[in-house]
Amino acid sequence: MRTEGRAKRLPRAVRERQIMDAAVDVFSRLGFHAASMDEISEVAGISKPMLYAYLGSKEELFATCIRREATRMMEAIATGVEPDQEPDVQLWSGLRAFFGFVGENRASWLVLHRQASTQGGPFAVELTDMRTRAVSLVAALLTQSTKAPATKLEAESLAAALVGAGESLAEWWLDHPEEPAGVVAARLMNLVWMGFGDLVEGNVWHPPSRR
Amino acid sequence: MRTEGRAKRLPRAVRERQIMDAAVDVFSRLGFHAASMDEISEVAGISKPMLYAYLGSKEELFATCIRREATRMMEAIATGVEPDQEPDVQLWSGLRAFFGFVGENRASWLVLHRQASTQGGPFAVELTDMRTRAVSLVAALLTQSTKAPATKLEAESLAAALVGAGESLAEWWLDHPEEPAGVVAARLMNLVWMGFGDLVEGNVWHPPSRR
DNA sequence: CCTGGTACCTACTCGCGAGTAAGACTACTG
DNA sequence: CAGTAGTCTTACTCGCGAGTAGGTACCAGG
Repeated sequence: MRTEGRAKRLPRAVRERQIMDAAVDVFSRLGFHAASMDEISEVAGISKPMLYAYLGSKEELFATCIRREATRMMEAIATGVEPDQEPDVQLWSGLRAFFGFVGENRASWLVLHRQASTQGGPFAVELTDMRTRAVSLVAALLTQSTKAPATKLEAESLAAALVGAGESLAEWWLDHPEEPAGVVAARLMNLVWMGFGDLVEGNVWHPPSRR
Repeated sequence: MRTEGRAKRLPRAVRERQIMDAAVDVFSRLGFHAASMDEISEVAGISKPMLYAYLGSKEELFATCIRREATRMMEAIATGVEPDQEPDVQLWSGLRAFFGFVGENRASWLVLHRQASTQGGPFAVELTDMRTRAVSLVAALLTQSTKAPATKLEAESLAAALVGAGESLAEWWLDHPEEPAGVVAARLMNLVWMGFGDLVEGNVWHPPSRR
């Protein structure tokens, strides 16, 4: 891009969106350090000083990307989950929403998961924040549905494991895109709800329509 | 370090180990890009040209670190697992070995998990390799123990999810070091073997000594 | 048609870090 | 006490990329 001379004059808000999109794309491909402001400006179709005028430094830009994508994702999940249902159904709808989002927003997911988690800068804040929200959401679901009262640490660590399993399975999915999102989600649902112990016996979990 | 003038004369093999240790330390703290050869040489107590003389370029050094740490970890797990036992016991011993290793080798773990997975260079090879070995180990355990024959993709994705859950729980553990390794391992064992469905009912998995 | 304001540019500075040239110190070997 | 092989150093080069100075085109409203 950026081969022609001057770019069309556009209102600031529109340019900012374009820049953010370009930044997410480049960051997802190269990671924070390897991505250069020059390349981002090129992909965005404008010159470097515009980046600095609108979005500030490289760090600010990256943090803004993370914030935007994290918000989009959490909203997608929040919209998808059905809060008045049984715990297993809640979990199921949450998983479906999560894998749905990842499937349609690979770049967002890569920025959030791979890139942001590595850098120790001001980004960790944004990222940890979102992850914490996700984990405590699951932890709450767990605590609320369990009969034997579990300690806070226990619920939290299990939630962390579940979230991690989801992240990792999403990662695996990127290498096997032929599988539909629903199938992947269902597999994770079976793993965490039934456990291997049941699965090796042939007992599987079914969505509510089959009950 | 490196405040005094000349370093003591040492045989190459010893220096190489020192350098590798320093490199793992620095890489684990800063990540590949942010780590500088200057800092590594300083921590190692030696000057920069020695690095290049012994370990080659920065990329080679990093790849060598990954190879070494990955091997150490896989060996630790292989040593810990008990191959002639029931599937659940095998899994249990593997988990214990894994968390044991991570607990005693935080830096190794950070390099392997956080840093290596992000860089797309020649490292991905080493890393993916180890991860693949781990995943297919678990997948084999699964396939071998299941009665209803599962597809290869199914077993592999479940294994990926389990490995991911382990990785993520290890990450969580770094922020909650007060918990002993065994407890964390047992929690993951319960999650993946029993599933939430059983756990919320109060059914837990016990190690074989209790049976 | 001027006057300001906003979008946009070319063309720099400047520091940091990878990698190297060229040689100095030590120790063993005959 | 040479000679030589291996260890170790200081002091560079050089490119890349973050960030900026100092403009130019374009569009209002007067």
